[in-house]
Amino acid sequence: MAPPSGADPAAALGRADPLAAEASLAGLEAGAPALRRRLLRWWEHHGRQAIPWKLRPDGSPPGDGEALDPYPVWAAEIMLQQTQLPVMLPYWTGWMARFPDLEALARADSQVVLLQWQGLGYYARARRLHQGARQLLAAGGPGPVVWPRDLPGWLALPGVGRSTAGSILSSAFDQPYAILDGNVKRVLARLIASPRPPARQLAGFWQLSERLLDPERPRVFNQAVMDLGATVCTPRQPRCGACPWQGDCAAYAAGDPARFPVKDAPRPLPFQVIGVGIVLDGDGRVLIDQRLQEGLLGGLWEFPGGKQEPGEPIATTIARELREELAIEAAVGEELIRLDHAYSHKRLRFVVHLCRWISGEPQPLASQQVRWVRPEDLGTYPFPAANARIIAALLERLQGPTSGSEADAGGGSGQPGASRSAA
DNA sequence: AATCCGGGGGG
DNA sequence: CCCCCAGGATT
Repeated sequence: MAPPSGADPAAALGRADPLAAEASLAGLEAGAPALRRRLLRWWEHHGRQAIPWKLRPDGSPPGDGEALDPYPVWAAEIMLQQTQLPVMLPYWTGWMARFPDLEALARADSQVVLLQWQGLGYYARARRLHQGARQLLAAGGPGPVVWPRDLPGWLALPGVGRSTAGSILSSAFDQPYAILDGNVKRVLARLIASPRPPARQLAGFWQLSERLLDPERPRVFNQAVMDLGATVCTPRQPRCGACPWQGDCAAYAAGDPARFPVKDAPRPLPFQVIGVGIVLDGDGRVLIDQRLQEGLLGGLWEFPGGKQEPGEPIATTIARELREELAIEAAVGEELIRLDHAYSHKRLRFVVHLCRWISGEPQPLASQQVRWVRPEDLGTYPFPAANARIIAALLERLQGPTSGSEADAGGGSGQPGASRSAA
């Protein structure tokens, strides 16, 4: 169908040819062995510092083929899903301190697990890791845990897909399994100047990653490709002058490597205003609710609220949501704080008002449970990141009102100072 | 194949 | 302000 493009590897992967990856690799000026040699030589000098879960307990690097403890690797790889290493590293450290081994994680309470994950996002990862730990322990019976050593064994665990399984198997056991994360997709897409988004050519990209993998040193090779993608073949301004594959790269030859990987046109993000009520009772306790287990921010706690209807005053929104979701009546008072928050698929503006409880025993009509808590105890509940800023503003308001602004109590709700307190 | 699921870093 | 990310599960 396509016109014969000879040795153009981009055209090769562009076709729906099952051997597209082979053709692409063959089309490269160098074969896989030469590419591996160049990459590993580069990595010897420019690879990133070794990371803790890829070292022996004494901190020295493992030899080729040497096995490592899979538990720290597993936890790290789950945290690394859609999350960059510098971001997750402190979470991993805290995680290992709190749950040092599989048994500790398996017997931990799910709220404690979520609390440890708080702020990292994609909270289903924490729930699945926790569930997987219990699954592994239950399957093993008495005696030490038997860790999976093949792809199906790891894929059987919740939250572990092909790329994560390959990363664990190569990292922990130095077994020859390929990976296909964002770094590898970008490096490969440029290497062959793929004309289509990687998501539309996943099979071809997997084949290419497998063909390229060094079967002799899979652990080092996978790490090297990721380091290349993270430090040289970066999304915006790739440093092609420092790349060991510059002479092999079709995107570089084409003159505009940053154009790859090609992506689909993004859709506009919806914008919503969320009215949030900080409901206080006569004893100074505040009302929170725990979100449903599934869906957005599942299992986390929050302050009650909901979407503002078109044309609806925000105070009406908050009173209505409190009535609909908690079956209570409350007087909506002054604004505490407002903050914008961007998720990957929508933008939200939280407008938070202090409220005074009037009547009605709170009911969990749209949540798992509701609870009156003392403000100083809010830190013991896992909240989404946006709510953590609300808590900070609330505590500041309750504790430190003596900053010479007595007049504020009268209702200076329009003051920008209130919203600045979050920044 | 398309959609959902957080949050932070960086140009 | 926009894009990107060490992806997986669900539909």
